[in-house]
Amino acid sequence: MAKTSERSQRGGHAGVSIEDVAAAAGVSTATVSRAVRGLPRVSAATREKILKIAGDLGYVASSSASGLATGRTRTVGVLAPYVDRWFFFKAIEGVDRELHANGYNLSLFNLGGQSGSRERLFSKTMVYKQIDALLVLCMSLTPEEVEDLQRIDIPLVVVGGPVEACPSIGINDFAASVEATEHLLKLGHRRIALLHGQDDSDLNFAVPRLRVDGFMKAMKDAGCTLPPEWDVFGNFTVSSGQAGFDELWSKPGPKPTALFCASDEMAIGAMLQARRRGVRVPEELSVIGIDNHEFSEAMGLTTIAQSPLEQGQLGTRMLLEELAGTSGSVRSVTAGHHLIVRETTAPPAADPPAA
Amino acid sequence: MAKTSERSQRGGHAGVSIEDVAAAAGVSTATVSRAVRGLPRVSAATREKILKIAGDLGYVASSSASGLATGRTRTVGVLAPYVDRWFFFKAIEGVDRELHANGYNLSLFNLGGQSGSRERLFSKTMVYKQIDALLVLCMSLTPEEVEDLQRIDIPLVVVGGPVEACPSIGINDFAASVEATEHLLKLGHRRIALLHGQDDSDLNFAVPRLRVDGFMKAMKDAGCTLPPEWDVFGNFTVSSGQAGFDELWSKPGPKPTALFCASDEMAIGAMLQARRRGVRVPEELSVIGIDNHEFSEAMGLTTIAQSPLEQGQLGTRMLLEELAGTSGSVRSVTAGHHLIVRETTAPPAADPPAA
DNA sequence: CTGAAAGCGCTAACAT
DNA sequence: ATGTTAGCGCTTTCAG
Repeated sequence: MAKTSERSQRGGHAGVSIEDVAAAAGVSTATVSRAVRGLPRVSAATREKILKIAGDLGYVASSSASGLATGRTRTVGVLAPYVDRWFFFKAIEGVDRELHANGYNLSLFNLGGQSGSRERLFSKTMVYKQIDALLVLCMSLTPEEVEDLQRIDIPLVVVGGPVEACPSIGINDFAASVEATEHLLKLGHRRIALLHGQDDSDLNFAVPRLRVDGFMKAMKDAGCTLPPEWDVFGNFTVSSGQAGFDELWSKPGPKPTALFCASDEMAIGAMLQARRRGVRVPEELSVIGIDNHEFSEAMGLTTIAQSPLEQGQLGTRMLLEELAGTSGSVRSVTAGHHLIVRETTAPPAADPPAA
Repeated sequence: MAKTSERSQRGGHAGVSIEDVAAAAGVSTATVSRAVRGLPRVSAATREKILKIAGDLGYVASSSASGLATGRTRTVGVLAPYVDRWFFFKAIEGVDRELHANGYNLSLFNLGGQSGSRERLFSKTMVYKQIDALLVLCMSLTPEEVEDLQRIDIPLVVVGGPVEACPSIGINDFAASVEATEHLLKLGHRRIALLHGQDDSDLNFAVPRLRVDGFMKAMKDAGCTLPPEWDVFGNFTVSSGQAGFDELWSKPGPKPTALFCASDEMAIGAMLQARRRGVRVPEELSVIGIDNHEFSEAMGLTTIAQSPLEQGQLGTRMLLEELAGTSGSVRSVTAGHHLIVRETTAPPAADPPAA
């Protein structure tokens, strides 16, 4: 008590504790605790008085103290391989929105595409005993990592693609690719090139593969084949899309009439480069992507839209429900996607040179 | 002790406390604490033994407990008005990198451009007693907010622009705009339009104004004037850049030969729309932006480059030094910027119609 | 409806 | 070099 008032005197209200409030209100700390947390068993009158005093004093409970007492930090971790890529920052926005709306904090762990940083997650201290739940953004987890996570035993969900043995939220990437490819096919294209997404980092993931599989499936069903020279690789970035286009056009032989890109960012890079090289889109080359990136509308890019923001929100909501006690809330769900036809796809030019 | 072993037995190693380690190693908790934190006054032998046992047991200190004991959370807050805009996610990446490299956590507070959310920051609980320092990303703070922050008395720095009474890091936006404008002027342009950045939200900030001021200054010094109809507004988004171009071109009267945009995102929108409307860039219209957004290189956009990532890193480093005890570490510093000439600026077409 | 008291797990003097 | 002993500020039975 002596100590308390001492501190109050010198420190201004920069450290008011529950005891200060209790003393000022002439009640016990237990009552203050109940009052400020809106728990029952406090008379309306006392609660009001306590709340007023707490407000005047600028009291805020110490998260460390209540965390220690309750065993919960009220923060959920978000593990992201990147933070500067569309899917990721959009998802983060969704997660943040849901979290803060519910009085939770968001602790961000960004791997920044660096292999080495990978260890950070499980380097004990980082994730363990610091968060109540973990949301993983579109990256693969090794079996050991999954096992570690399960041992830690906190709710976990991955957003953006499937991970073995983990509940996840994401679109059906295979179906999305099939639809995109079929759009091209229906337009009359037969000579379709593929700008393959492939992760350059160690954060490999199923999504790139699924997108390619869907493309292949649709092609096969339509009786089309993909010449090896029309199968180029990118790493989901704009510049890799540019490089992909150049690679395609620098090869001798006939050119495709359409290009399927495993992501909008690559599609944008490709069409920008096409434009620069004097290849007209869509007259000479139709281009389609997947994602509906922020810039896609402005670019007039035909694509398959998905909403990482909503996926992030949904994943967070499930985590929160689980934490609220509804076990079984976290489960895998398939998010929606839909084709948006814009200006970069059109029927192939009449009578293209034979393949 | 009875309790401890009970828990160890049933819970697996999902809750090993410092006592468990101490017991297993036959030392006191104080020694374990010193050992795991790498503090001196522990013999090499004991330290080694303790570390091994801690590792085997999967011990990780509870952040709440040590937070309570030390008064520090080892977490720094990042307040961002947006997370889905280039400057912001790049800066966040820089902050994250620096923070995690030093064993600190990053707590993200995103206002998501919503006015209402604004209250979140100072709604007590959120920021107070939860973080050791705060890094604000490019948004204004009201005098009351600044005052609140000072009362809380944690290191604070803003990245991305000046804020009254707060140390901040950012480029000299005025000078950057002058340089961009002078680039246009040197090319021979006299008829230059302005795509003004103006915040649509309540998160007003000095940056948009500084960029306009710089433009005006350079124009004035060159003896050029800006006809009111060539002064259009945008809100820093691509679509507002598109709208801005349309507004410019829909007005009767002569057209400008160049367009100064207060940000790359708007510049990109404008040039995309120009292309769509059949106005050739740079032949008929030179376009310049500011930022050097990720897409700018691919778009061939001439711009003034800056590095939010480095600014975020620097700001974080200062905060960390301050926390490490070097008071005075946090101070305002001007970050660098430089002109990058690409393909969207060229001399005006010969003999343009008189204004 | 309210209070007393026992921790939550760790750190930090202060001994030894 | 290591152990003892108080707390850090809050929550939570359990009494009253």
